[in-house]
Amino acid sequence: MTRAETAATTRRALVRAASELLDEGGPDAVTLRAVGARAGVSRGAPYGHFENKDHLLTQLAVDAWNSLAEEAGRLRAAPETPVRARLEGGLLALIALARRQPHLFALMFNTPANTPAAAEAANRVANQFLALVADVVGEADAPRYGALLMSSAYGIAGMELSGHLATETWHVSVEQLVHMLVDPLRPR
Amino acid sequence: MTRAETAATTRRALVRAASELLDEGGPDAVTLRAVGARAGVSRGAPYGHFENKDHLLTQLAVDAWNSLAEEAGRLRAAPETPVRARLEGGLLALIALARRQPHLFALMFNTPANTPAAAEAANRVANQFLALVADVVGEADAPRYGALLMSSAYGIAGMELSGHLATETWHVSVEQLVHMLVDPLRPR
DNA sequence: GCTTTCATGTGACGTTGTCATGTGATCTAT
DNA sequence: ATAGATCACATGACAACGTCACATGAAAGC
Repeated sequence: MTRAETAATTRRALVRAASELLDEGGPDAVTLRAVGARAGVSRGAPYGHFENKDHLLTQLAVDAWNSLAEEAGRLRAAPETPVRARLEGGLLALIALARRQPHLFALMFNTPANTPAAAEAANRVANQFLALVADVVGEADAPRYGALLMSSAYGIAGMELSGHLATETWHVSVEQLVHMLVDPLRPR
Repeated sequence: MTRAETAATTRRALVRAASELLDEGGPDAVTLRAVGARAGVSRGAPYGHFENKDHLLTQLAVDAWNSLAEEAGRLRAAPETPVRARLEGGLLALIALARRQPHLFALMFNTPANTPAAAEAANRVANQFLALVADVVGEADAPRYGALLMSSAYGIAGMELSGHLATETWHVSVEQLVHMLVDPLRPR
């Protein structure tokens, strides 16, 4: 392997190790020493690839934003599905991500995008959702409703993750809540 | 001062110090050493009053939940205000809290209620919101709409805090989003 | 007045992120 | 091809952190 190849390989191994540790044990489990060990390098190796620990975590968020944008794009290119169902599918994809990788989800949403690449990746998702919404309510109202729907879906997912939806006060399913958001939407 | 009095005083000082440090410098600034120093005691003193650092932070969340519940209760007891405006005021109170004390807000919502007292305090808020919503849509639909509204308001606040609402994709104000949530509600 | 209790202070330990420095392999230029 | 530069990585060190065991001194109870 050439020098650039080995470097790229280690970098990928570091990101993968950090992602696995985050999923398995939450943020506290992602120590640079553990990441290095799982990636087969030492504890100081990440500093050759990332400015610091935060930037390594940011890379996880960037990757997640990008695959979420891809997923939303696939949904939009499903012409046989009604527009409202496609939009609902996009919101449910967000919630599925929160359930599958809760710590990664928190990293994406509860943290400011502290890097240009992160902001760009998050924007890609926003634009895909904007397009999904525009297919339902039209271009003019899409920004307002898009912001409302994405914020609400994020809020529903977050409330479920933190357990605040599971109290006796509200006995509703997350799917029901998402449906309540999308159902009343009509082109005007 | 009797022994119980001094103990209660230091406990209050610890909570106050932790709250101030959280507001001023975020979670990283809340170290037990800094809390102790600001409260006028040593770094080990908190362990006489709280099991853990986490339990000290939980106390901050409990207090915040309780004052939020009080605020919502005051809103509900304002008979001259229309029901929908009262509900909107409740949601805006949540958002105002997020703007005033963002780190405390994150502590309340992005963390599971890891103590019975915390769960109870959060439930008090939920029930107050439930009542505000019931005054608008009726008792039958209140749980569904209450869960939706509180999740959405939390989501809007969180998206604003993390900067994800300030992109070029959606140019909307938070107040506009809250209004879009409350405006279409009607008793059925 | 003597003993118990208890809030608090202090020393210590393991862990963490981070940096300075060392090292050995790869690249480049003659 | 070989000598020097470059670069990925390892290692030692340091300050800060949460946490606990233990010391201490004052209030409580008899």
